[in-house]
Formats: sequence, structure tokens, C-alpha cells
Amino acid sequence: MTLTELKYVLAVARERHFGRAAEACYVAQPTLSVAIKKLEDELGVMLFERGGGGEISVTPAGERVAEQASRIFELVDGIKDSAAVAKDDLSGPLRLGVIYTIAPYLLPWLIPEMNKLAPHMPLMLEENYTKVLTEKLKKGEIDAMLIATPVEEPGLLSLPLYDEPFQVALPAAHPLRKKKAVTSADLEAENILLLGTGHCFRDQVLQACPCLNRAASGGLAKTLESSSLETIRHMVASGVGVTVLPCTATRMHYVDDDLLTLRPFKDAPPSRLVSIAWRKSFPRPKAIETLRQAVLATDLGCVAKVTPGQR
Amino acid sequence: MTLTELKYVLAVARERHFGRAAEACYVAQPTLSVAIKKLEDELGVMLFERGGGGEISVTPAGERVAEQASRIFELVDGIKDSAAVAKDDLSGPLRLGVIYTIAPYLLPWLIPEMNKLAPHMPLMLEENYTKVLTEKLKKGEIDAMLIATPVEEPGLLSLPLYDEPFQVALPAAHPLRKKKAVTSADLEAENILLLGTGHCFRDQVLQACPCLNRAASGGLAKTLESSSLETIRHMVASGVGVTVLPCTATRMHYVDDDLLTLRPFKDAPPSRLVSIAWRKSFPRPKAIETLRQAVLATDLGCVAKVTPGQR
DNA sequence: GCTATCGATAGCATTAACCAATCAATCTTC
DNA sequence: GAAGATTGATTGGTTAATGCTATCGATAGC
Repeated sequence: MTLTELKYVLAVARERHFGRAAEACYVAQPTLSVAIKKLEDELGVMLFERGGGGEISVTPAGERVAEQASRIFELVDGIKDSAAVAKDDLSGPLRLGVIYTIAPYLLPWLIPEMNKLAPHMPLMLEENYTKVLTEKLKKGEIDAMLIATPVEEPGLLSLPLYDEPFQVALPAAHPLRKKKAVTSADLEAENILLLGTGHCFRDQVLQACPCLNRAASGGLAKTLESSSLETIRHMVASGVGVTVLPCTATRMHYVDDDLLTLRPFKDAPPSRLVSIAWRKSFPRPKAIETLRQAVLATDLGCVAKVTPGQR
Repeated sequence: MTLTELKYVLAVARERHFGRAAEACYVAQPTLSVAIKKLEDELGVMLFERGGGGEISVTPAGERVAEQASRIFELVDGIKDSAAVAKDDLSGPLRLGVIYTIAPYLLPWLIPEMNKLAPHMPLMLEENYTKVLTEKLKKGEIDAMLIATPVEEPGLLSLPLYDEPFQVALPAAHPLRKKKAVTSADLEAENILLLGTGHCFRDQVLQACPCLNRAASGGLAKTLESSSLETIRHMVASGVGVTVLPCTATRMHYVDDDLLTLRPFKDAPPSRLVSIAWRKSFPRPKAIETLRQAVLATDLGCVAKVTPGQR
């Protein structure tokens, strides 16, 4: 049984005339006769009664076949329609993973931008660790992710988006406030608040300031397992210690302004490179590109955006 | 788009593996790859995401296509099933036309016989004149008919079933009752009751007894337009006149036995040949044959059945 | 770095689908 | 009733499609 044969059956049932049906199908009459006969042989039933006279009539079996055939073609059209919709890379949800230390500072700007650039592509967001997101991306459980470490996984591609310098956050009355810029060494004696293990930002801070690493092993730096940068920031504001924040985490907060002082690093400030990553085989390249454009269109203030030319 | 392609899509969606899907479809793997690619090109959408690793995943578009495809195959199976049922000539209703002067005397026996021989083929009956039934048969509004005149229409076939002699019906106290058999001439002086024009039996009686024909034109024979043999029989029983009946109309009536006397014709009695007719193109030969067998299996008493050998 | 696995590609053989021409049966018309 | 017109079935040959074998490129795991 073939869709073509069913199409011919519908035409003959409609026209009640092999010649006209053939014309309607843009084929020659023998083609139609043979096709109908083939289907009749396969089903073992006569579908049409060829009377000698002008008109042919449809047998009850033919009626039923024609009825089901028309329902089949409704579904076929449904397939074509839904394919036409899905054709657009920017339609249908995009599952986006974002690491904990980016999400709260980027998404409030990114989401309106995406609504503007791709209004028919809702974002299904997930916040998690780099490692977890990478696994989910490889398994196809998410479609793209925003992370801050180089991606070197087989089957994955990535593009850098922006380079984000780190800053030091001090309580309002801290001695270091007197300096316009601090160095890694300045922090050695301080009580440093760090994210728990698993957060890549923790590792990046420790790598940028080796002295902290020593402090951490010596028990001076206070690690807050599974906590968030926001929690740490509030603790700094309350005077518990100092910390290092990515610059996007230092904007948009007004309540702390009186209690929190920010200072840049002196000379070659440490930074992290935020990238977007996706499966090489992901079939919606425009969705990725649009997401990238949306991030770059976002006003992130202190960051150094990677423009397309720098790719 | 092809049913084969959709079958392949379903297999890949189910197995999530081109090789296994090809095996399940009894084709080689390249066949499947090419077919899927062809459908993807036609729809303009990727249906599957071929990751480098072992498993492939189904895109949202692929999910929808697979879902609709499985519904399509349900309908295809439905076509095959209903065709398998319709394959049996003896299933589904048979539209049977019977002339007025046969129906009441044959159907009470024929219907139980048909219920026995073809329990899944209900009879949709219509009583009408030979002419009307012939037209309806040619137009396909009925499938077969039982008539008493030779069928010589293009596109129609017929077979004789039985030869039915005529008998004379007399009121209980009629003088002709004394004779064991009557002749056509005996009826010349009688008040003859005849069916109205249009009934073939009227014409057959007039042809068998030319003297009646003369009487009819002379006003002696009483024509009862559009009436029935039953009405005429009751009038004979009440003494209005005499009539000629086909022998099947003279059985099974007990109420009239005291009031009605039947006499056969003497020498070469007139008769009518009852036949079954159908369209040459009617696609259920077994239905016709079964109907013929059912008529022949009926106990019609006085008739001379035409056995298959006499065809 | 080597091997195994998976899907894509190329080349070739087979099948089918299709058309033009013709045929057989029937209906219509003169 | 014979000639012409109409209709679906049949035939022969061409083209497109489908399928298979062999091979390739990419990837993952040892």
C-alpha cells in the first residue's frame, strides 16, 4: 500500500471517473488504472465497480478505504505543517543551562533580550554546576549552556562571549578601602569567604590568588559549601570578611552600597571567560547564534565582550 | 513522503540506532540513512540528532512526525482489516429487489434460508415493478433482483431459477369447479380480475389467454390498478369473479380454502420463468450464487426448478 | 596510537512507476 | 443496425526510485 495509491483512490472516489481522476492527479489514465488494480489485488477487494456505462460506482469497501485514506492525508498534512513550523530554528523551546555564578547576574537582562530577538522560542532554564551541565548537554538533556571554563569535550562546540574581571568586595569599614586597587597579596591576611567545591568560580579565584589557596588549606579562608555569591556578599556586608566577585555580580545592588566597598585588582586583574557551548550535532544553529547575539546585546557594564571578528 | 519513509522514521525513533532500525525493517543500513535524509530534506527539518556517540536522539520535530506516523499506520491497518472483512462476498448487506407478484410468496421462505446460508449478509429488500427494479439495478441502487421476465439489458446478467405454472382461482360455488382442469377458452365468458398495468404478471396472463385480451379491451375483464394479488384473491373468494394466479400464490393460505377453488390449466399450462438478475460488474459473485442456492433450496411446491445443469 | 563502532557516501543492480499507443466493451447516433 | 465516441484495461519501453555491497570519515574507548 502506498500513499500515492491512496491518493488515486480518493481521486477516483471523488470523480467517479478514471480519466478525470487521472487528470486531477496529473498522471495518465493507465497509471491510475494499474495503481488501483494493484491496491485491489493487495487488499483482495474490489474498490470500484466499473460498469460499462459512463459512471463507475464505489463499493462499500471502497467507501471505507476512501474514508480512512482521507483521514490519513489529514495526518500527512499535519506532519508537513508541524515540520514547517519546526523548520524555524527560533521556534520551540530552547533548553539552556547556566552555571550558578552567572545565572542571577545575566538572566534578568538576557531573557527580555531573547524575548525580543526570538519571541517564539521560550527558554527552559536550569542552574547547575559546570560538570553537571556538561554531562546533560552531552546527553541531550539541555541544548546549550553558559559556562566560565574552556570546553574541551568531544562532540561539543563553544564560543567565547565575554571576559569578566574579578573585583574585591570589602566591608564598609575595612582598612583596604583606602587603596584604589588591591593586589592578590593584600588578601593574604584577610578572612576570605569562598564558594563551596564544585563551583568553578571558587577554583578560578583560588587559581588567580595562590596565596588564598595556601590560606584555604591552612583554614583561614572560610568556604561556604553549596552557598551562593549573594549569600557571601551579604556576609561581607555584615563584616564577616572579604571576598572576590565577578564584576557582573557587583552591579544592580543598591541596598548594600553603604555597607559594601568594591575595589579592582591592580595590574592584570584576574578574570573569567564566559562562553556558550552546544552539541556539534545540535540542529538549530540559528538558535545558538541568536542566544549569542542576545548575550552580547546585553549591557553587562564592566565586561570585555568578544566580538564576532575575534572568533 | 512515503509510507516506507514513515515506517523507517518510526523504527529509528524506537531503536534510537540506525543499524538496529534497519535490521528491524529488513533493509540495509544505508537504505535507511538515505530514506531518512530524503524525508528530512523534503520536510526541511532534522528529525534525528546524530551525535558522535552511540545513541542518537529524536528532535522535537522528529517526535511529532513519529507520533503522527504511528497514527497513520493505525489507519493503514484499519484499511487492511476492513478490507479483509469486506473480502468475504457474503458479508455486508445485499440490496435485493423483488417484483410485487413474487415477494409475498417467496420471501417468507427465502429469508430464513438466507439467514442460514449467509448469516452475515442482511437483505435490504425492495418491492417494485420490473421496469423500476431494472433501472435501479443498472444504476447500482440495488445489487440483484428477482423478476419473471427475460432480462436483455446491456451490463446485466441473469439466471433462470424456476418455472411457475399458472392456476385458475374460482369462487367456491363456481360452475367451472366441476372440471378437473380448465382451458383458456373456459375463461372467455367469465368476469376476470386482473392486476393493473405495470405488473408483468398481468401481461403474462393476457399473453397466455388471448381471449382475455379481447375481453379486456371489450371491458369484460376487470382491471384493478396498482392492486395486489392478495386483494384480487379476496375478491374472488367473495364471489366477484375469477382470476389467474401463479402457483406460489396458491399455497399457504388456509382461511380461503372453503371459499376458493383452484384448478390447473389443461394441456401445456401457461407459466412464468422466475430469474435472478445482477450487474455483470457486481463484485460479489458468491452473494449472487448463494441467493440462487437459497431460492432453489426453498420449498416452492408446485414449481419446476431449474437445476444448475440446465443453465 | 590502535581498534571498534556508527552513520554517511559512492557505484551498481533491480524494481517500480509512468507514459504513449492500442485494445475490447459499451453506449449513442444516424 | 452499423459507425463513431467514450471508457477502462493492456502492452512495451523509458525513466526514476529503491536497495545492496563496499568504503569512508568521525568518534569513543583501550
